[in-house]
Amino acid sequence: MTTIYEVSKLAGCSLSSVSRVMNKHEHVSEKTKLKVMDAMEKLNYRPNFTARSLASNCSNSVGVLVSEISGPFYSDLLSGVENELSAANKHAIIISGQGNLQKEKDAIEFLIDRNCDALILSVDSVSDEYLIKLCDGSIPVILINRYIAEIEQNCIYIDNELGGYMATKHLLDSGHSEVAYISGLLTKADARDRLSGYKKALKEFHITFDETLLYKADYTTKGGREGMLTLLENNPKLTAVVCANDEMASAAMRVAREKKINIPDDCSIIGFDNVYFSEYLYPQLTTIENPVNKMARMAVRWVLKNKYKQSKITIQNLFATELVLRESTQEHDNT
Amino acid sequence: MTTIYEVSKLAGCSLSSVSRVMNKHEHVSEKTKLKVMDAMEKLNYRPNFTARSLASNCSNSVGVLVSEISGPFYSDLLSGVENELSAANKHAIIISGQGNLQKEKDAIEFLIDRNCDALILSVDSVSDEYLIKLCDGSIPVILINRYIAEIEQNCIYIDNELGGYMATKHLLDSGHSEVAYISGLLTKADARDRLSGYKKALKEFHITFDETLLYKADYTTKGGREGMLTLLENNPKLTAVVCANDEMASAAMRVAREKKINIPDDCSIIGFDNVYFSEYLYPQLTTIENPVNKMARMAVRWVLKNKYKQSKITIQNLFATELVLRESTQEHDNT
DNA sequence: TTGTAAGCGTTATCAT
DNA sequence: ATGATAACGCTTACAA
Repeated sequence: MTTIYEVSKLAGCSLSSVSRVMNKHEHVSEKTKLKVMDAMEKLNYRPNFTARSLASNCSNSVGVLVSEISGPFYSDLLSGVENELSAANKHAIIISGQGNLQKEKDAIEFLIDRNCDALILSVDSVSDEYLIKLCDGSIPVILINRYIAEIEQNCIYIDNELGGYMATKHLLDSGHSEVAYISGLLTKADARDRLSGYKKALKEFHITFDETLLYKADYTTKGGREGMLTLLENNPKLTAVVCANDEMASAAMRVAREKKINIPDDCSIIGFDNVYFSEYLYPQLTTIENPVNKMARMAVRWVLKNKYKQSKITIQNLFATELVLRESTQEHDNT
Repeated sequence: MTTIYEVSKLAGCSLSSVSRVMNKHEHVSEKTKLKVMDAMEKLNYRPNFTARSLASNCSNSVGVLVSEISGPFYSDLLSGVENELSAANKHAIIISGQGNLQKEKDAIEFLIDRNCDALILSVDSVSDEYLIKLCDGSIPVILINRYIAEIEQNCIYIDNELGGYMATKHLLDSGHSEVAYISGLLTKADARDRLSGYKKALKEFHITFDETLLYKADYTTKGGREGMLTLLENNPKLTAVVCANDEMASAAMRVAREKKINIPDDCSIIGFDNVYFSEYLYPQLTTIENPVNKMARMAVRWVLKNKYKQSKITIQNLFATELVLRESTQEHDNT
């Protein structure tokens, strides 16, 4: 491995000069700059990343923690982060918390120990208090897909309540009077918010919330299947159901099919997230757009602005949800 | 930040002793060990990762390069790598090549510069020669999903030809006599191999290869759609098509539906990869299992064995494909 | 078993 | 503009 020392010898100057041209310092004469660059070229010099981090206390890499790596949602998030980061010549240290509180904490510690310049987190096991304290520390932290009032500026999020509201209202607007709901795990804030959006829409239409039309599932296809099965049992002539995410919606569609219930003719189903495979389904899933990829990119921009001092960047914390109208929902004829 | 120096002062010993207990060296008395651990605890000492890497020339992290991060295939791969690695207390530096030759090369250089202990690559832009040379270097390299004879031991792969053969044979065995094929980009080795498996099966059944039954697509849904459209145009009474991956199969299914062709009654479709959403489709997709997640874990085990000297590990380079029988294929009645 | 001291390859602070 | 030289926080001979 060739070092800065050898470069300096070949270029006939000091270590400092070499370091200066590497770091594009001003106040270095054109002549030495050329000599140094020439020497670097000749020696095929590659700066030692680790040594630089140690000496400068800057790693040019940001730690990214997600609850899990697989699945359409997080993979969309990760690819947004990685792409945007590498476009800025920064790099991602990606790690997953595996949905486990202790692992998430460990992961955060690890990323800090690792001298990450900033942290991008999309987690839900860890508490608000923990995160508030973390944001108070010396390392910049940005949260994706989570809203905590006390650290609003560190959050990139969507209005989940609004999303739940939009989904439900779409069905209500289409003439459905009984709209069922399959929820995510209510320990998760987004699941609670989406549900409360559902309730809000009902209220707006003067419909009283009916407990038997709610199934509390867990965002998985298994949960979605059980949810649809249960709802159908309690309510055989169900005409509309909103699912708190697309996975559950896909499972609900399958159950309907098994029971010879035609979608959307007999029953409308709407999902949430608009993950890429929602288009692959049959019928294509009507759903609520959750712009994870955009949020991920914005998180990177936040880091660029707040840590790497690229000042002209403007940050958008709240992202809009919107209705993606496809084939799985339909007007309901009340006659 | 508290350093090893402060720990040594509080513990009343030298730097080396502290370092020794950190690294679980033998030959350190129980007494000093306790004193040191106690001091670490009291000071809430956290080792500086960067300094350790610099001094020991070992980063405890492995570089992972994939063509892209999103998509079911790579996300399954990444999650396998990350999980297995973190179970071994090693960490992943994940980076994507974005399907671009130069970026892939840059990414590899970056990972090396970054002092990664080993490299796990799943790439296809870069040439065999480049990879052979890379494996000849000082950093251990393991390839997932690629077979290069000269460096067989550095490859974890499936027999794509066998997979293509199995898919085709399944359809042929079911009585279909005309089996169409929608291929991936033939610049990619796996696409070529899968196609040659198709041809092999045809030959075995004494069917001559018919160019009009082959559509050369690119593994995307868009390509799959065009492929199915074209094949159907040339061959309206098509009864069976094998798609070189599940994305294209899902697109082909959609085209069939649009044309009122019932699957599997009128036409059987089989995919390849068995990505998780193939179960969500309707009908559920019959496909060929491609055990990416397992291969990813094996790649990590290879690294553990070859770099971190965990000797008892045994490596499996070739993984089996198998037929996953679901709902999208059916016997064909030739009467 | 323990301590001393020389690295690891940079950056950064001073002089000059 | 340039060059010594001291950090950066740790590992590792080598010596004791």
